[in-house]
Amino acid sequence: MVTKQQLNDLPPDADLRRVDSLAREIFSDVANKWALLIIEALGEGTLRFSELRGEVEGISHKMLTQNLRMLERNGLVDRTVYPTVPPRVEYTLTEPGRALRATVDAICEWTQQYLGRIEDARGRFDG
Amino acid sequence: MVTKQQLNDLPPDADLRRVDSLAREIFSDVANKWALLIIEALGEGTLRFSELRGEVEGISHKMLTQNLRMLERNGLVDRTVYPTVPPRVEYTLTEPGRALRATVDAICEWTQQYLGRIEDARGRFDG
DNA sequence: CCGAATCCGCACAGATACTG
DNA sequence: CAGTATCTGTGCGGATTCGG
Repeated sequence: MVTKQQLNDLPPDADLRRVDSLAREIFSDVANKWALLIIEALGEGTLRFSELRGEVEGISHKMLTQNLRMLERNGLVDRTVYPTVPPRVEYTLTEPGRALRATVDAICEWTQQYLGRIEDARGRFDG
Repeated sequence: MVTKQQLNDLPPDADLRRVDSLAREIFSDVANKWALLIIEALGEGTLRFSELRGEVEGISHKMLTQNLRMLERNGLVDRTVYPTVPPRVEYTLTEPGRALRATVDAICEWTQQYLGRIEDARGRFDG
């Protein structure tokens, strides 16, 4: 998780721990169901809050706003407000966000690919 | 989450919904912090329960067993018990598990790559 | 339409103790 | 050492309300 270059740049102990704990924090933010589903839903496009709510099946108003704030804070989504009435807010992935989306895609493909095997494994385990 | 090819293979309505809900279920199982960290920790090797607990920083006894059961149920980890005394239990990734690990690796690399930009974004957002 | 704030139940997660 | 069980509290997550 740490490159040689960084090892040269950093006074070893304290800062290395800082980087790792920051990485863990980001990982914890990102490795949760709703965040990943939102990122997947945004895809290449731009969606309004209400559209997003329709795309991410089962998400509540609150969870959507919370996760959108979190993603915005980490610079994974851009939030643009059109000060019309009624207001209009659009969300779109930033470049870091799109990069992460590629990995989410991989997880989705993995799910599809192993769907059958997993179902079988469950059957064996449960029975 | 469903490819065009699969759309051709499947009788349309009911079964498609079944597949999707199953996929969502699997996604929810897998897209959580502890599960992904356990998979990452197992890597290519074989670890005992206690070793695993040391590797996955901050996980509790209970969360580790719960997630291991879940991963075993889905066929992502193999669990082998050596009936010695004291007992010895070893965990290792199955092929589906290793395939998933590749995507977890991708997330970790993503984290490292964008660490700085994310930290900056946070600074801007918070300040 | 979007989002902040509040209330509240329930499930998750930690701590502890006990069995094989 | 590994796993289960029970208890407890905290915090997640849903429903609702109000404000911009």
